[in-house]
Amino acid sequence: MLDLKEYGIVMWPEEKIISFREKLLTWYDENKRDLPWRRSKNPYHIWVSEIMLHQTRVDTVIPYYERFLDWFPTVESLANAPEERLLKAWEGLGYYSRVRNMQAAAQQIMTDFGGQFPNTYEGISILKGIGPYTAGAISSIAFNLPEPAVDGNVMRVLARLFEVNHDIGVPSNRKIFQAMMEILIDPKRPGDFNQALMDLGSDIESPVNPRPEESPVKDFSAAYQNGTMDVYPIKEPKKKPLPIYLKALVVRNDRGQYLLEKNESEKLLAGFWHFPLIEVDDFSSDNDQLDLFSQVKEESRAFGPSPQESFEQDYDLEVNWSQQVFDQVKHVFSHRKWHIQILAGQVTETKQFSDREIRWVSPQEFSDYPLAKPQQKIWQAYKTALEDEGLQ
DNA sequence: AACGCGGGGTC
DNA sequence: GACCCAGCGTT
Repeated sequence: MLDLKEYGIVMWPEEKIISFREKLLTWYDENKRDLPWRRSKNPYHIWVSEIMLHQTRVDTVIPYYERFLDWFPTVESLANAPEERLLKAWEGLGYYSRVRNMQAAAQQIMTDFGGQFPNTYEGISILKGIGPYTAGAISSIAFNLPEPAVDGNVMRVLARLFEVNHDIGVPSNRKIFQAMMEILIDPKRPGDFNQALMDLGSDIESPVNPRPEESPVKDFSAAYQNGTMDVYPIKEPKKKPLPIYLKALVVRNDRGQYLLEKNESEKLLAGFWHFPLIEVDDFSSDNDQLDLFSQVKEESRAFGPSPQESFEQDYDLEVNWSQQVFDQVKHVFSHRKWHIQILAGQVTETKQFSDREIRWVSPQEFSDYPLAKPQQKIWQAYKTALEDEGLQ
Protein backbone atom coordinates (compact mmCIF):
# COMPACT_ATOMS: atom_id res chain seq x y z
CA MET A 1 0.00 0.00 0.00
CA LEU A 2 1.25 3.41 -1.00
CA ASP A 3 2.26 5.67 1.92
CA LEU A 4 0.42 8.93 1.38
CA LYS A 5 2.57 10.79 3.94
CA GLU A 6 5.50 10.43 1.56
CA TYR A 7 3.55 12.57 -0.87
CA GLY A 8 2.74 15.20 1.73
CA ILE A 9 -0.86 14.08 2.19
CA VAL A 10 -2.40 13.72 5.64
CA MET A 11 -5.40 11.41 5.42
CA TRP A 12 -8.41 12.21 7.58
CA PRO A 13 -9.38 10.22 10.68
CA GLU A 14 -12.07 7.60 10.26
CA GLU A 15 -14.91 9.75 11.67
CA LYS A 16 -14.20 12.51 9.20
CA ILE A 17 -14.15 10.04 6.31
CA ILE A 18 -17.55 8.67 7.31
CA SER A 19 -18.95 12.16 7.65
CA PHE A 20 -17.57 13.07 4.22
CA ARG A 21 -19.23 10.07 2.58
CA GLU A 22 -22.57 11.00 4.12
CA LYS A 23 -22.38 14.63 3.05
CA LEU A 24 -21.35 13.75 -0.49
CA LEU A 25 -23.91 10.98 -1.03
CA THR A 26 -26.76 13.01 0.45
CA TRP A 27 -25.90 15.80 -1.97
CA TYR A 28 -25.73 13.30 -4.83
CA ASP A 29 -29.11 11.80 -3.98
CA GLU A 30 -30.69 15.22 -4.15
CA ASN A 31 -28.80 16.65 -7.10
CA LYS A 32 -27.79 13.85 -9.43
CA ARG A 33 -28.76 14.26 -13.03
CA ASP A 34 -31.22 11.93 -14.70
CA LEU A 35 -28.98 10.40 -17.36
CA PRO A 36 -29.98 7.54 -19.68
CA TRP A 37 -27.25 5.20 -18.44
CA ARG A 38 -28.18 5.85 -14.83
CA ARG A 39 -31.50 4.11 -15.42
CA SER A 40 -29.66 0.86 -16.16
CA LYS A 41 -27.46 -1.56 -14.26
CA ASN A 42 -26.71 -3.53 -17.40
CA PRO A 43 -22.90 -3.68 -17.58
CA TYR A 44 -23.03 -3.43 -21.37
CA HIS A 45 -24.96 -0.15 -21.13
CA ILE A 46 -22.64 1.22 -18.44
CA TRP A 47 -19.65 0.22 -20.55
CA VAL A 48 -20.93 1.98 -23.67
CA SER A 49 -21.62 5.16 -21.70
CA GLU A 50 -18.23 5.15 -19.99
CA ILE A 51 -16.28 4.70 -23.22
CA MET A 52 -18.28 7.45 -24.94
CA LEU A 53 -17.66 9.77 -22.00
CA HIS A 54 -13.88 9.57 -22.31
CA GLN A 55 -12.84 13.17 -23.03
CA THR A 56 -16.38 13.89 -24.16
CA ARG A 57 -19.17 15.89 -22.54
CA VAL A 58 -22.44 14.44 -21.30
CA ASP A 59 -24.63 16.54 -23.60
CA THR A 60 -22.69 15.39 -26.63
CA VAL A 61 -22.85 11.74 -25.62
CA ILE A 62 -26.58 11.33 -24.92
CA PRO A 63 -27.86 11.10 -28.54
CA TYR A 64 -24.94 8.90 -29.56
CA TYR A 65 -25.61 6.60 -26.62
CA GLU A 66 -29.28 6.13 -27.48
CA ARG A 67 -28.55 5.45 -31.15
CA PHE A 68 -25.67 3.10 -30.39
CA LEU A 69 -27.82 0.84 -28.21
CA ASP A 70 -30.52 1.00 -30.85
CA TRP A 71 -28.09 -0.16 -33.53
CA PHE A 72 -26.15 -2.57 -31.31
CA PRO A 73 -28.50 -3.69 -28.52
CA THR A 74 -26.28 -6.53 -27.31
CA VAL A 75 -22.63 -7.40 -26.92
CA GLU A 76 -23.09 -9.99 -29.65
CA SER A 77 -24.50 -7.48 -32.15
CA LEU A 78 -21.55 -5.19 -31.47
CA ALA A 79 -19.10 -8.06 -31.94
CA ASN A 80 -20.58 -8.79 -35.37
CA ALA A 81 -21.04 -5.22 -36.66
CA PRO A 82 -19.42 -4.25 -39.99
CA GLU A 83 -16.68 -1.63 -39.83
CA GLU A 84 -18.56 1.07 -41.78
CA ARG A 85 -21.56 0.76 -39.46
CA LEU A 86 -19.27 0.94 -36.46
CA LEU A 87 -17.55 4.13 -37.63
CA LYS A 88 -20.88 5.63 -38.66
CA ALA A 89 -22.18 5.08 -35.13
CA TRP A 90 -19.19 6.98 -33.77
CA GLU A 91 -18.91 9.61 -36.53
CA GLY A 92 -18.36 13.02 -34.94
CA LEU A 93 -17.49 11.71 -31.47
CA GLY A 94 -13.74 11.54 -32.10
CA TYR A 95 -11.08 9.19 -30.73
CA TYR A 96 -12.30 6.48 -33.04
CA SER A 97 -10.01 3.78 -31.67
CA ARG A 98 -12.47 3.73 -28.78
CA VAL A 99 -15.14 2.03 -30.85
CA ARG A 100 -12.68 -0.31 -32.58
CA ASN A 101 -11.40 -1.39 -29.18
CA MET A 102 -14.96 -1.85 -27.99
CA GLN A 103 -15.71 -4.21 -30.82
CA ALA A 104 -12.53 -6.15 -30.09
CA ALA A 105 -13.61 -6.35 -26.44
CA ALA A 106 -17.11 -7.48 -27.45
CA GLN A 107 -15.49 -10.28 -29.42
CA GLN A 108 -13.37 -11.13 -26.36
CA ILE A 109 -16.54 -11.37 -24.28
CA MET A 110 -18.14 -13.69 -26.85
CA THR A 111 -15.12 -16.01 -27.16
CA ASP A 112 -13.39 -15.83 -23.77
CA PHE A 113 -16.35 -15.23 -21.45
CA GLY A 114 -19.09 -17.21 -23.21
CA GLY A 115 -21.00 -14.05 -24.06
CA GLN A 116 -21.31 -13.14 -20.37
CA PHE A 117 -19.94 -9.73 -19.31
CA PRO A 118 -17.10 -10.35 -16.80
CA ASN A 119 -18.12 -9.43 -13.25
CA THR A 120 -14.75 -8.93 -11.55
CA TYR A 121 -12.31 -6.02 -11.73
CA GLU A 122 -9.61 -8.29 -13.14
CA GLY A 123 -11.92 -9.80 -15.75
CA ILE A 124 -13.16 -6.38 -16.85
CA SER A 125 -9.58 -5.04 -16.99
CA ILE A 126 -8.57 -7.68 -19.51
CA LEU A 127 -10.93 -6.22 -22.10
CA LYS A 128 -9.43 -4.14 -24.89
CA GLY A 129 -9.81 -0.40 -24.36
CA ILE A 130 -10.64 -0.72 -20.67
CA GLY A 131 -8.02 0.87 -18.44
CA PRO A 132 -8.00 1.45 -14.69
CA TYR A 133 -10.59 4.23 -14.79
CA THR A 134 -13.16 2.37 -16.86
CA ALA A 135 -12.62 -0.91 -15.02
CA GLY A 136 -13.30 0.91 -11.75
CA ALA A 137 -16.35 2.65 -13.14
CA ILE A 138 -17.99 -0.51 -14.48
CA SER A 139 -17.02 -2.55 -11.40
CA SER A 140 -18.51 -0.05 -9.00
CA ILE A 141 -21.58 1.06 -10.98
CA ALA A 142 -22.73 -2.19 -12.56
CA PHE A 143 -21.46 -4.70 -9.96
CA ASN A 144 -21.31 -2.63 -6.75
CA LEU A 145 -17.65 -3.53 -6.21
CA PRO A 146 -15.64 -1.11 -4.02
CA GLU A 147 -13.27 -0.04 -6.81
CA PRO A 148 -12.22 3.61 -7.29
CA ALA A 149 -12.80 5.27 -10.68
CA VAL A 150 -10.11 7.93 -10.89
CA ASP A 151 -10.64 10.33 -13.77
CA GLY A 152 -9.75 13.96 -14.27
CA ASN A 153 -12.70 15.16 -12.22
CA VAL A 154 -11.84 12.97 -9.25
CA MET A 155 -8.21 14.06 -9.32
CA ARG A 156 -9.22 17.71 -9.47
CA VAL A 157 -11.63 17.39 -6.52
CA LEU A 158 -9.15 15.42 -4.41
CA ALA A 159 -6.29 17.76 -5.25
CA ARG A 160 -8.34 20.64 -3.82
CA LEU A 161 -9.62 18.69 -0.82
CA PHE A 162 -6.09 17.73 0.27
CA GLU A 163 -3.94 20.36 -1.45
CA VAL A 164 -2.05 17.71 -3.39
CA ASN A 165 1.21 19.18 -4.65
CA HIS A 166 1.64 16.72 -7.49
CA ASP A 167 0.82 17.33 -11.14
CA ILE A 168 -2.41 15.52 -12.06
CA GLY A 169 -1.25 15.45 -15.69
CA VAL A 170 1.71 13.19 -14.87
CA PRO A 171 0.54 9.60 -15.37
CA SER A 172 2.64 8.17 -12.53
CA ASN A 173 0.90 10.47 -10.04
CA ARG A 174 -2.39 8.73 -10.66
CA LYS A 175 -1.45 6.13 -8.06
CA ILE A 176 -1.59 8.81 -5.36
CA PHE A 177 -5.24 9.54 -6.09
CA GLN A 178 -5.98 5.84 -6.48
CA ALA A 179 -4.62 5.24 -2.97
CA MET A 180 -6.65 8.13 -1.54
CA MET A 181 -9.81 6.80 -3.15
CA GLU A 182 -9.27 3.29 -1.80
CA ILE A 183 -9.48 4.81 1.67
CA LEU A 184 -12.27 7.29 1.00
CA ILE A 185 -14.66 5.22 -1.14
CA ASP A 186 -17.94 4.26 0.48
CA PRO A 187 -17.94 0.44 0.65
CA LYS A 188 -21.75 0.31 0.63
CA ARG A 189 -22.33 2.60 -2.34
CA PRO A 190 -19.10 2.63 -4.34
CA GLY A 191 -20.76 3.38 -7.69
CA ASP A 192 -22.70 6.34 -6.33
CA PHE A 193 -19.62 7.58 -4.48
CA ASN A 194 -17.55 7.56 -7.68
CA GLN A 195 -20.27 9.24 -9.69
CA ALA A 196 -20.90 11.83 -6.98
CA LEU A 197 -17.26 12.92 -7.09
CA MET A 198 -17.40 13.08 -10.89
CA ASP A 199 -20.62 15.12 -10.86
CA LEU A 200 -19.12 17.46 -8.32
CA GLY A 201 -15.97 17.82 -10.39
CA SER A 202 -17.73 18.49 -13.66
CA ASP A 203 -19.98 21.24 -12.33
CA ILE A 204 -19.38 22.91 -8.98
CA GLU A 205 -15.70 21.98 -8.92
CA SER A 206 -15.17 22.62 -12.62
CA PRO A 207 -11.66 23.44 -13.86
CA VAL A 208 -12.53 27.02 -14.84
CA ASN A 209 -14.85 29.26 -12.84
CA PRO A 210 -15.62 26.80 -10.05
CA ARG A 211 -18.27 27.75 -7.48
CA PRO A 212 -16.62 26.31 -4.37
CA GLU A 213 -18.99 28.07 -1.98
CA GLU A 214 -21.75 25.84 -3.37
CA SER A 215 -19.81 22.65 -2.69
CA PRO A 216 -21.48 20.26 -0.25
CA VAL A 217 -18.03 19.32 1.05
CA LYS A 218 -16.38 22.74 1.25
CA ASP A 219 -15.88 22.29 5.01
CA PHE A 220 -13.62 19.34 4.19
CA SER A 221 -11.58 21.17 1.57
CA ALA A 222 -8.09 22.34 2.59
CA ALA A 223 -7.82 24.51 -0.50
CA TYR A 224 -11.17 26.18 0.23
CA GLN A 225 -10.27 26.79 3.87
CA ASN A 226 -6.81 28.15 2.96
CA GLY A 227 -7.93 30.23 -0.01
CA THR A 228 -5.77 28.25 -2.43
CA MET A 229 -8.53 27.07 -4.75
CA ASP A 230 -6.85 28.71 -7.74
CA VAL A 231 -3.58 26.86 -7.04
CA TYR A 232 -5.05 23.37 -7.30
CA PRO A 233 -4.96 21.07 -9.11
CA ILE A 234 -1.34 21.39 -10.19
CA LYS A 235 -1.24 20.81 -13.94
CA GLU A 236 1.19 21.66 -16.73
CA PRO A 237 -0.42 23.32 -19.75
CA LYS A 238 -0.67 21.23 -22.89
CA LYS A 239 1.46 21.74 -25.94
CA LYS A 240 0.00 23.61 -28.87
CA PRO A 241 -1.13 21.58 -31.87
CA LEU A 242 1.28 21.47 -34.79
CA PRO A 243 0.05 23.41 -37.85
CA ILE A 244 -0.38 21.29 -41.00
CA TYR A 245 -1.16 22.72 -44.45
CA LEU A 246 -3.25 20.70 -46.87
CA LYS A 247 -4.91 21.06 -50.26
CA ALA A 248 -8.28 19.32 -50.54
CA LEU A 249 -9.31 18.28 -54.03
CA VAL A 250 -13.05 18.41 -54.71
CA VAL A 251 -13.54 16.92 -58.14
CA ARG A 252 -16.85 16.28 -59.89
CA ASN A 253 -17.50 14.04 -62.87
CA ASP A 254 -20.21 14.11 -65.57
CA ARG A 255 -22.67 12.28 -63.34
CA GLY A 256 -22.37 14.78 -60.50
CA GLN A 257 -20.35 12.36 -58.41
CA TYR A 258 -17.33 13.31 -56.30
CA LEU A 259 -14.12 11.46 -55.70
CA LEU A 260 -13.75 10.00 -52.22
CA GLU A 261 -10.89 7.94 -50.89
CA LYS A 262 -10.65 5.69 -47.87
CA ASN A 263 -7.95 6.42 -45.31
CA GLU A 264 -6.07 3.14 -45.12
CA SER A 265 -3.59 4.29 -42.51
CA GLU A 266 -4.04 3.03 -38.99
CA LYS A 267 -3.44 6.45 -37.52
CA LEU A 268 -5.42 9.69 -37.60
CA LEU A 269 -9.00 9.13 -38.85
CA ALA A 270 -8.26 5.55 -39.84
CA GLY A 271 -11.00 4.00 -41.97
CA PHE A 272 -12.75 7.28 -42.70
CA TRP A 273 -13.41 8.53 -46.23
CA HIS A 274 -12.08 11.86 -47.41
CA PHE A 275 -11.69 14.14 -50.38
CA PRO A 276 -8.20 13.60 -51.81
CA LEU A 277 -5.68 15.52 -49.70
CA ILE A 278 -2.17 16.68 -50.42
CA GLU A 279 0.10 18.10 -47.75
CA VAL A 280 2.17 21.17 -48.62
CA ASP A 281 4.86 23.03 -46.69
CA ASP A 282 2.69 26.13 -46.29
CA PHE A 283 0.47 28.50 -48.27
CA SER A 284 2.85 31.46 -48.38
CA SER A 285 3.99 31.36 -52.02
CA ASP A 286 0.65 30.89 -53.77
CA ASN A 287 -1.23 33.45 -51.68
CA ASP A 288 0.77 36.26 -53.21
CA GLN A 289 -0.89 37.11 -56.50
CA LEU A 290 1.86 39.55 -57.49
CA ASP A 291 4.40 36.77 -57.61
CA LEU A 292 2.85 34.98 -60.57
CA PHE A 293 5.90 35.73 -62.68
CA SER A 294 9.03 33.93 -63.60
CA GLN A 295 10.52 33.88 -60.16
CA VAL A 296 7.68 31.84 -58.72
CA LYS A 297 7.57 29.57 -61.74
CA GLU A 298 11.21 28.74 -61.25
CA GLU A 299 10.60 28.10 -57.59
CA SER A 300 7.70 25.80 -58.27
CA ARG A 301 9.85 23.83 -60.67
CA ALA A 302 12.47 23.55 -58.01
CA PHE A 303 9.92 22.28 -55.50
CA GLY A 304 8.36 19.75 -57.86
CA PRO A 305 4.84 19.48 -59.24
CA SER A 306 1.94 21.65 -58.07
CA PRO A 307 -0.85 20.03 -56.02
CA GLN A 308 -2.99 20.01 -59.17
CA GLU A 309 -0.28 18.24 -61.15
CA SER A 310 0.46 15.64 -58.53
CA PHE A 311 -3.24 14.98 -58.09
CA GLU A 312 -3.72 14.42 -61.83
CA GLN A 313 -0.74 12.10 -61.83
CA ASP A 314 -1.78 10.15 -58.73
CA TYR A 315 -5.30 9.51 -59.98
CA ASP A 316 -4.56 9.50 -63.72
CA LEU A 317 -7.17 12.14 -64.50
CA GLU A 318 -7.23 15.26 -66.64
CA VAL A 319 -9.04 17.91 -64.65
CA ASN A 320 -10.64 21.15 -65.76
CA TRP A 321 -9.68 23.18 -62.70
CA SER A 322 -12.06 25.81 -61.37
CA GLN A 323 -10.66 29.32 -60.93
CA GLN A 324 -12.92 29.90 -57.98
CA VAL A 325 -11.34 30.79 -54.65
CA PHE A 326 -12.88 29.01 -51.68
CA ASP A 327 -12.75 29.87 -48.02
CA GLN A 328 -9.99 28.20 -46.13
CA VAL A 329 -11.15 25.40 -43.84
CA LYS A 330 -9.57 24.96 -40.42
CA HIS A 331 -9.84 22.07 -38.02
CA VAL A 332 -8.12 21.56 -34.68
CA PHE A 333 -7.24 18.12 -33.36
CA SER A 334 -5.62 17.50 -30.00
CA HIS A 335 -2.14 17.48 -31.58
CA ARG A 336 -2.59 18.93 -35.09
CA LYS A 337 -4.18 22.01 -36.58
CA TRP A 338 -5.17 21.51 -40.19
CA HIS A 339 -5.31 24.48 -42.56
CA ILE A 340 -7.04 23.32 -45.72
CA GLN A 341 -7.35 25.09 -49.05
CA ILE A 342 -9.98 23.75 -51.44
CA LEU A 343 -9.18 23.09 -55.09
CA ALA A 344 -12.22 22.28 -57.22
CA GLY A 345 -12.56 20.98 -60.74
CA GLN A 346 -14.41 18.78 -63.19
CA VAL A 347 -13.56 15.75 -65.27
CA THR A 348 -15.44 14.69 -68.38
CA GLU A 349 -14.80 11.02 -67.87
CA THR A 350 -16.12 8.63 -65.25
CA LYS A 351 -13.06 6.48 -64.95
CA GLN A 352 -13.57 3.60 -62.55
CA PHE A 353 -10.77 2.76 -60.16
CA SER A 354 -9.79 -0.87 -59.93
CA ASP A 355 -8.64 -0.15 -56.41
CA ARG A 356 -11.98 -0.18 -54.59
CA GLU A 357 -10.81 2.23 -51.89
CA ILE A 358 -11.26 5.16 -54.32
CA ARG A 359 -14.80 5.82 -55.49
CA TRP A 360 -17.06 8.28 -57.27
CA VAL A 361 -19.83 9.07 -54.81
CA SER A 362 -22.95 11.20 -55.28
CA PRO A 363 -23.81 13.66 -52.49
CA GLN A 364 -26.95 11.64 -51.74
CA GLU A 365 -24.71 8.69 -50.91
CA PHE A 366 -22.40 10.64 -48.59
CA SER A 367 -24.52 9.57 -45.63
CA ASP A 368 -23.46 5.97 -46.26
CA TYR A 369 -19.81 6.87 -45.79
CA PRO A 370 -18.08 7.67 -42.50
CA LEU A 371 -16.87 11.26 -42.97
CA ALA A 372 -14.91 13.00 -40.23
CA LYS A 373 -15.33 16.66 -39.34
CA PRO A 374 -12.69 18.16 -41.68
CA GLN A 375 -14.36 16.54 -44.69
CA GLN A 376 -17.77 17.78 -43.60
CA LYS A 377 -16.35 21.29 -43.30
CA ILE A 378 -14.80 21.03 -46.76
CA TRP A 379 -18.11 19.95 -48.25
CA GLN A 380 -19.97 22.76 -46.50
CA ALA A 381 -17.49 25.39 -47.71
CA TYR A 382 -17.68 24.01 -51.26
CA LYS A 383 -21.48 24.00 -51.32
CA THR A 384 -21.70 27.48 -49.81
CA ALA A 385 -19.34 28.85 -52.46
CA LEU A 386 -21.38 27.25 -55.25
CA GLU A 387 -24.59 28.71 -53.87
CA ASP A 388 -23.05 32.16 -53.67
CA GLU A 389 -21.88 31.73 -57.24
CA GLY A 390 -25.38 30.78 -58.31
CA LEU A 391 -26.83 33.98 -56.88
CA GLN A 392 -24.61 36.18 -59.00
C1' DA B 1 7.45 8.90 -19.64
C1' DA B 2 5.89 10.85 -23.83
C1' DC B 3 3.11 10.74 -27.58
C1' DG B 4 -0.95 9.83 -30.71
C1' DC B 5 -5.58 10.08 -30.94
C1' DG B 6 -11.23 14.18 -32.10
C1' DG B 7 -14.33 17.17 -31.13
C1' DG B 8 -17.03 20.62 -28.87
C1' DG B 9 -18.05 23.93 -24.91
C1' DT B 10 -16.74 28.16 -22.56
C1' DC B 11 -14.84 32.59 -21.87
C1' DG C 1 -7.61 32.22 -29.61
C1' DA C 2 -6.76 29.77 -25.41
C1' DC C 3 -8.43 27.13 -22.19
C1' DC C 4 -10.79 22.81 -20.72
C1' DC C 5 -12.25 17.73 -20.77
C1' DA C 6 -16.17 10.88 -17.61
C1' DG C 7 -8.55 7.86 -20.89
C1' DC C 8 -6.23 4.26 -23.29
C1' DG C 9 -2.74 2.02 -26.27
C1' DT C 10 1.67 2.30 -28.20
C1' DT C 11 6.38 3.23 -28.20
